[in-house]
Amino acid sequence: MKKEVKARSVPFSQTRSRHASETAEDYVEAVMELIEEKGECRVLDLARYFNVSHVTVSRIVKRLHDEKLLYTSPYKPVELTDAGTKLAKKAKDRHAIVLAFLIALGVDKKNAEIDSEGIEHYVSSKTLKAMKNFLK
Amino acid sequence: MKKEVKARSVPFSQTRSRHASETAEDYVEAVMELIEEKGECRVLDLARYFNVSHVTVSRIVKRLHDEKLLYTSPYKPVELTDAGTKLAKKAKDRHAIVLAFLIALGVDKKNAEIDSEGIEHYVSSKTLKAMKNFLK
DNA sequence: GGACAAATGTAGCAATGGCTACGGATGATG
DNA sequence: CATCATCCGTAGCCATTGCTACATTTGTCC
Repeated sequence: MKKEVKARSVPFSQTRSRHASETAEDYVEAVMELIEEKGECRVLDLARYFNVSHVTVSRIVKRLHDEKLLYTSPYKPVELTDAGTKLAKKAKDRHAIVLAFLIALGVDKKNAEIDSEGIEHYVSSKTLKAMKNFLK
Repeated sequence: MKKEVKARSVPFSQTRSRHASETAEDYVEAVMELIEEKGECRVLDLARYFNVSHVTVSRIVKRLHDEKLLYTSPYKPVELTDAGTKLAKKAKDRHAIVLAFLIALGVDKKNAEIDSEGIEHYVSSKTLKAMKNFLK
């Protein structure tokens, strides 16, 4: 008698595509932050921000351009499309909530910052709501 | 006057290696679960569990074998090494705590299960401790 | 033992995200 | 306007995680 193998609870947890959207969120969020902080966002700014080479950045920027999340033309700063802005705002909000939540939970600021950057991508709207509730 | 670009708070957040250890943890955890549930763990069991092809599984199993996390020989079930068992236990514990925490926070079981599988990989020992504290 | 189904392995392709090395574009400065 | 540093693009490599298609092994059943 064979037991059935229960599938994992995450449906379609295709790691690759999941990671691709994580990257998209991280990048649009970073672009928004960098523009706020220094007026524009260059490829090298992103490279320094993420601690990767400019080559990696420019390939990802190209992909996100194809996905219509940002504007880019050769040797010009990167800007967000409307869709990119929308995604960035959503990601930033979620990030801020997760960070505030962890701090309220008693985690020190440094660890809260590190953990929130990973956790933010896996927080469903239900969990986000529960965190907001806790903060009140 | 140029502003400096502040690096992201996650140090050495090289996405690739981070993802590789996530996979390792997910796999050893799944192997342990499957062995507990049905006595042995075959490649196809893992494929069904993660909703991927058996090819993907067997390649990853090979890598984890190289990393001495599990035993595998052709056409035989997969087993955990001591190191693999240790890692699996750690991952399972963390997973259970995150899941219980989310439920205690008021998240419904289904969403808590989904979210905990993503979140567990980004929870530092400090955050884990804060979650355990909350549960008490 | 032969035949067949199920499980596993192998070959080879694509997408993503790392890298170095090299060359062209831009902009500031003399 | 020439030079030079900085920025950015391209070529081409590797690893990881997906896949399909095909081959091989195993085990069961007649």
